[in-house]
Amino acid sequence: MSERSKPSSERRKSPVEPENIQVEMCSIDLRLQILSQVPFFAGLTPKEIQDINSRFTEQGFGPGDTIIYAGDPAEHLYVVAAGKVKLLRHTLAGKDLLIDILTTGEFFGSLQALGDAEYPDTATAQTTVCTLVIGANKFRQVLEQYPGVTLRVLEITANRLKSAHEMLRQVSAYSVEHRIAYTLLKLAEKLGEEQETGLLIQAPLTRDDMAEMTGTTTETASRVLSQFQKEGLINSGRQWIAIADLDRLKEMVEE
Amino acid sequence: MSERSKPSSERRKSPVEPENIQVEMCSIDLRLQILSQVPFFAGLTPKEIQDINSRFTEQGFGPGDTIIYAGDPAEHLYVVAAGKVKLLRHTLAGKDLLIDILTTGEFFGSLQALGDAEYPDTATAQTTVCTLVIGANKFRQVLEQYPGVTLRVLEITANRLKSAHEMLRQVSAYSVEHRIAYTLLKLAEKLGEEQETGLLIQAPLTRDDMAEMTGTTTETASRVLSQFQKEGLINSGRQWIAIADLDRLKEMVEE
DNA sequence: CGCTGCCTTGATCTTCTTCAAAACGTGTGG
DNA sequence: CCACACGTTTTGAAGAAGATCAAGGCAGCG
Repeated sequence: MSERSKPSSERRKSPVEPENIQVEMCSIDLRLQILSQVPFFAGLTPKEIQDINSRFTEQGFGPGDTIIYAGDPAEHLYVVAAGKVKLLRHTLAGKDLLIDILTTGEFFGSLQALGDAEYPDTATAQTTVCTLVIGANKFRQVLEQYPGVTLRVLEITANRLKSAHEMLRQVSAYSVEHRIAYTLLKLAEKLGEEQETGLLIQAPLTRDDMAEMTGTTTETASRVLSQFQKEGLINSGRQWIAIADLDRLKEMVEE
Repeated sequence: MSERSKPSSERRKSPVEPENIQVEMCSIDLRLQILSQVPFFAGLTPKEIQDINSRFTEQGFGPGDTIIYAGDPAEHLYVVAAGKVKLLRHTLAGKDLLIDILTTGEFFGSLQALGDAEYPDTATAQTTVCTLVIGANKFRQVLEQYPGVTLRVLEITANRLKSAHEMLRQVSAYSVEHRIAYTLLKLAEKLGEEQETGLLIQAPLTRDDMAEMTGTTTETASRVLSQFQKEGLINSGRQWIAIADLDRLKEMVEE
C-alpha cells in the first residue's frame, strides 16, 4: 500500500525504517490521539479519554534500553505510543525467550502480574520508543471506573493467552522449519509492510531474535532462513526479513 | 494432612480416589456452595450468588466424554463443580498438547474466545464431572452487571497467561527431564494430596498425559519417569504418580 | 481367563545443538 | 573517504538429545 520511492538497487541495504522518533516526541496533542487508538480505550468519549490521559505520564527510551526488568516490583503499566518493544523472559541458561514484539497501542507491565507482585518479563526498547506510563493502582482505579475498559482488557488478555497456547503447540509438536515459517507469518501479519522486496517485517530483527522466538539456536535459525531464501520464500539481510512468497509460506504452515 | 486408612501393602494398587460423584449430583444446595467457592464469585453477597446461580444450568459428564470440541462455536462458559477436566489443543500430527487439568471452581469455554467465535481448545472429562453452564451472552451480562467479577476473571486470565509463558520457556529452553520435573511440581501443587506413598497427584494420569503436557513422546516420558522412580524421586504405577522427594525435585527444577 | 489398554525397554535414526571459524555489513574514527 | 573493528550472519563437522519403530510385559476388567 504505502509507496516508497527507493530505487531498490542490488545493494541489500536494510529497508527497515529507522523510526524517526525523538525521545521527547509524546506531545500532548499526540497523546490523546494515541490513547484513543489504544484498543482498550477505543469507544470512550473524548472527554473520558482526556480524563484517562491526565493520569498517564510519558517516558522515552532509546534502542537497547531496558524499560522494565523481570523480577522487579510490578508498579507500572506501559502503553507503547511509538516504536517497538521486545518482551522477553529469561532462562537460567541465558537462553532467553522472545515472547512478543509490541507496537503502537499495545501494553505491557503490571497487568500480566495483576495478582502478582513482580514483572514476569523483561521489556526492552527495540527502537526509539515513547511510552505512556501509569501506576498499577491508578490503572486499577481506571478499570473500576470504566468497566467497559476492563472487559476490553480481558478480551485482549484472553487473546494473548490463546496465542501463547498456540505458540506452545508449535514448539512442542512441530519442527524448527515449521515454527520459523509460522513465526514469520505472525510477524508479517502484525508488522508487515508492502515493499518492492516483499512483505517487509518493520522491525530490526536479528537471527538471534528469530531463534529466541522459536525456541532454537541462532545457528539453526540462520540455516533455516538461508534455506528459505534459497527457495525464494523470503528476502533478507542484516537485521531484516521480507516475505517474498506469502502463499507458499502459508502452505508450509497449514499442511 | 488427610489420613486415609489403607494398609499400603506392597501391591501397587492405584491410590487415586475414583471421585464418587453421580452425574446428577449438582444438587441445588451444592450449587450455591460451589459457586461461592469459585474464585471469581467469591466476595459476592449470598443474594448476588443466588442471582448468578439462577443463570447457570448444570450438566454432567462421564470419564472420557468430550465436553466441548475445539473449533465449535464458542457459545458456553463452563465451571467445574466437581471432577477433573482435561483441556487440550490438537495438532495436525495427532500429537495433542495437554494444556491444563482443571478442577473444582475453575472455568473453561467461551472465555478464552471472548473476541473469537470458536473454542480454541477441546475439553474432555477425565473423571466423572459435574459442570455449571452459562451462555456466552448471559455471562457477558453478568460481567457487565458485576464489574468486580470481571476484574477477578481478568486476574485469573492474566495468571493463566503467565503460566503459559512459563511453560513456553520450559519447552523451548530446558530438557525433557527438567520439564517433567517441573510439570510434576505444578501438578502436585494443584492436585497434590499427602499419602503414605508420597504427595499423590489426585487424578488419573497416564504416561501419555505427561508426554502431552511436556511436549514429548509417551516413550520418553516413560523412560524419564522410570528413571525418577529408580532415583527415589517418585512412586508411580498405572495411571498415578506420587512425589516421594519433593525437595530434591525442586532442586532439579531450580538449578 | 483372555482381552484391552497402559507401561516398559531396546535399537536405530533423525533432528537439532554445540563448537569452531570464517565472511560479511555497518558505522566509526582516523 | 578509506580502513578498521565490532556485531551479525553463514557454514562445516561432530556430538547429543530425543523421536521413532518394534516388541514384550503387566494390570485390571469383563
